[in-house]
Amino acid sequence: MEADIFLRENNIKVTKARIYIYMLLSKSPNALTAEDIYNRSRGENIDINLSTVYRTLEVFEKNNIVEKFNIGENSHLYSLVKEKHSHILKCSLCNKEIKVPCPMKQIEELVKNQTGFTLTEHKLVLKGICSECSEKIAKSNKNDKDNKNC
Amino acid sequence: MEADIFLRENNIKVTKARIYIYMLLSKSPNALTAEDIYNRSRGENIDINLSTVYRTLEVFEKNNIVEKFNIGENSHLYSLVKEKHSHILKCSLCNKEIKVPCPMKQIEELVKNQTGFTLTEHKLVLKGICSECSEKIAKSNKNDKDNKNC
DNA sequence: CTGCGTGCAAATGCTTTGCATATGT
DNA sequence: ACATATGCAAAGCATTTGCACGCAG
Repeated sequence: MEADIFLRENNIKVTKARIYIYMLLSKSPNALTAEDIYNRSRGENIDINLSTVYRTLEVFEKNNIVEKFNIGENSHLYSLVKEKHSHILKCSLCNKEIKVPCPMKQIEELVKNQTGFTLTEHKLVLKGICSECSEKIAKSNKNDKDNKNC
Repeated sequence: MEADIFLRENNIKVTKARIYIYMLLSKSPNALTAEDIYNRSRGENIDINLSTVYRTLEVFEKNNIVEKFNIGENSHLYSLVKEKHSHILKCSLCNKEIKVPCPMKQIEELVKNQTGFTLTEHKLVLKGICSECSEKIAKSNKNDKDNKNC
């Protein structure tokens, strides 16, 4: 029942919709769709309008309370933000390094949806070619343009 | 210019829309949206209706010629299928193993969109807990239900 | 009491579908 | 000739928005 305190700490006005949605997400082991949240609210005596659900999730997202994943076609899942981390991407050609926010959250949800597996750890090593190097290659490739489907 | 042969080989009726879309995808270094394809077709003298684009992509997808990724909000990208591989998911508890189709394609597109990096290689190690084990845990956790936010 | 949150209904954006016509084999 | 592909316009679905009202601070 400390949802209101949590909201207040985040300078978010406390309303029944926000309390309910925050509580629901914190209790739920899975990420939920907006529709899920809407339906569950109707199940209990708290009727929250679908647009309110979206607006609340948007507020939470902007306050880094909730994160949103795209799953399959046009469905999105929402869950409370867990720890965040990044990965280093190192260009194989020029060795430049850049950071990307870990894309695995997306994968975790995807895999969970497909297989029921709850991913707890991952190790991700990415190698690639940065945009500048790609362009250089593209130019020098204008000569030997017979590497289709290689 | 061998698009028609390719289509015929796949038992797909050859039409200008299909040839055009197949060629466009095979020439494009990036995955494209349906809209992209539509717009480019208008640029040249080949007018292809947007619904035809979608229908064609659907046919290609069903024939494993094209794959579809979800990127960001409600946008999807399409590209020719490249090699496919899987990863092993091993449950940390019961050691059961299952295969998942490599989810990195999705990531590759995402990263490319965000950073311009073209990923060429990845190493992905996943650890997790399978659904059965999750359930067992859930049950035995009913006792010590004070691990919120841990 | 004042502004922000909410419900409602209408609008949006991407995608899909029904139907009549055009095209490939 | 016949089945399938296409264009067009209308429907669908998840999400967003405008507006009037209601509630939190």
